[in-house]
Amino acid sequence: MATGRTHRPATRSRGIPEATVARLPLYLRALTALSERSVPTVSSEELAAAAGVNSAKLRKDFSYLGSYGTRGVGYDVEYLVYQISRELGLTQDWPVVIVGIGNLGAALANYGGFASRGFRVAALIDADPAMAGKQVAGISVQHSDGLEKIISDNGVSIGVITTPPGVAQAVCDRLVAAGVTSILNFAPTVLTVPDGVDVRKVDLSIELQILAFHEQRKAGEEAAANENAVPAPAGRADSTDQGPDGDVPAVMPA
Amino acid sequence: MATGRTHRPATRSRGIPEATVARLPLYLRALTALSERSVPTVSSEELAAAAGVNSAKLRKDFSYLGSYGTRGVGYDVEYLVYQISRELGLTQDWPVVIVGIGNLGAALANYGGFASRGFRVAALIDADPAMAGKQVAGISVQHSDGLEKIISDNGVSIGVITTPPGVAQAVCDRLVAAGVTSILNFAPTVLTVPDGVDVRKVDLSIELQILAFHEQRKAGEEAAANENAVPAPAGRADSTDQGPDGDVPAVMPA
DNA sequence: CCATCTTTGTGCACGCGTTCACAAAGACAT
DNA sequence: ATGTCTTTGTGAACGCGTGCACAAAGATGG
Repeated sequence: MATGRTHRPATRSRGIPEATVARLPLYLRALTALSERSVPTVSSEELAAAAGVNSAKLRKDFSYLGSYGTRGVGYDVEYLVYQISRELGLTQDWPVVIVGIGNLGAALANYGGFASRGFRVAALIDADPAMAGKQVAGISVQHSDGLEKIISDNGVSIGVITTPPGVAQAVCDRLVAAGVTSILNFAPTVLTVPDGVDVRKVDLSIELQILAFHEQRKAGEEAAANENAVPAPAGRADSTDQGPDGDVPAVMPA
Repeated sequence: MATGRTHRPATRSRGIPEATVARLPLYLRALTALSERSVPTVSSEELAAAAGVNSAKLRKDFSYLGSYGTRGVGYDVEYLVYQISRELGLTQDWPVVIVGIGNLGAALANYGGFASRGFRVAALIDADPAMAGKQVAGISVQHSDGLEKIISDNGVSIGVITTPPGVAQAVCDRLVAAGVTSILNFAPTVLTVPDGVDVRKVDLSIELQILAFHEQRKAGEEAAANENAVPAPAGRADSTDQGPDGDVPAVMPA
């Protein structure tokens, strides 16, 4: 998973646990695949396997939405697709703006998964005047001067930030001031927002670092079988030999 | 946050809770910024604010690593940077391969956050013969025929998958067979891997769907103040009016 | 109509993660 | 040396999420 958890204090939104909400898109994807293969019904066991979760967990998750299954049979695929879509708010159209059209911004603009799921890229915005007018994913990039107008004209409530970290907070502030209340942040920065605004964070390098931790542990276990030496790192390395380099959060593509 | 949690059964790896491991990169980033500003020490309160977490949580997290603070003073920034880096395994160099050089793959290849944190892009791999030899982020793209040799020659243990979902599992299988034991998956697919292999998943569209859920709830609360009608959706919509379209998991950029 | 079989929906217990609140530890001044 | 003040490190309580295991519900067949 990515990372963000700059989220509401785990307030159980309308009775549906946050953990369940996070899994609904997973179920929806699996159900959609079944729907295309014209499978009429599916048991919790089968669907759980397809979504990569435990069947008991899946049933409990669905129980928060209501009693949509039939005992002895399973769940009606089409019906469940509709119910989950409705619950997630995907039956309506969500206009989205992407701010910062670098490599990552362009990748997102081209990402088919958005358009097909109720999200519509309303505008691509970049601060570089040279980018203005350029076509990306069939959409003309607009200069950030017009950000506020774009937001209000299109009724945008969801913004995606793919700018360098240095300007992310400033962009965020402008988005929020213009009326955006949900932000998906790809910049490696902690965003501060007023109450009522949701921020989710996707941090590419954090994911790798977590993998590295486990990878190191795997390697360490084999080595640990040999030596039985001091597990404690000994007092204060006073190191001048830390990481490879100074290592700024690193400028993002855009 | 992103999504993946296809993870070990919450086994507490060497005493450090999984939740803590996931926050260490956050602390590391904040500490690195302080280090650059030559700040010598920092209190748990200050650092917690910079990382966007609770100070009690931060102290407890650090307590799993050892007693690295000084009461009445705080934490030595440089020392803590070193300790966390070491704990995460970032003091060594991790060669990484990226498979699937589309928009997203290219974005990742260009992403500075990798190289600066102990990760080195050892190779870019794509199945399209037309891509072979092309330069992306200063690295020559190689054809996927040579995948196994590239992995073993470079001692790669971490692989990043940015392919279309249809081939993700096949790529994953080849990576694992070649010796990769950690995978970061951007393809919207559930990957099946043998024991001992870690998979983390970043799903861009899932993050947006979660935001949409909360966005809808916010909008719904205002509306709910007015009407007091049936909250239940009434029996079985039998809808032919589900989502915008058939909606496959959507082919990824690459 | 009854018996059997399948699969859901959920009560319950357990464990992880978070937060509070405070004692212990050290810095610093006198 | 002693006292005060700051900040860490952690014991304990609480709440959320997970998984087990089973009763209830419905399908299906005789």
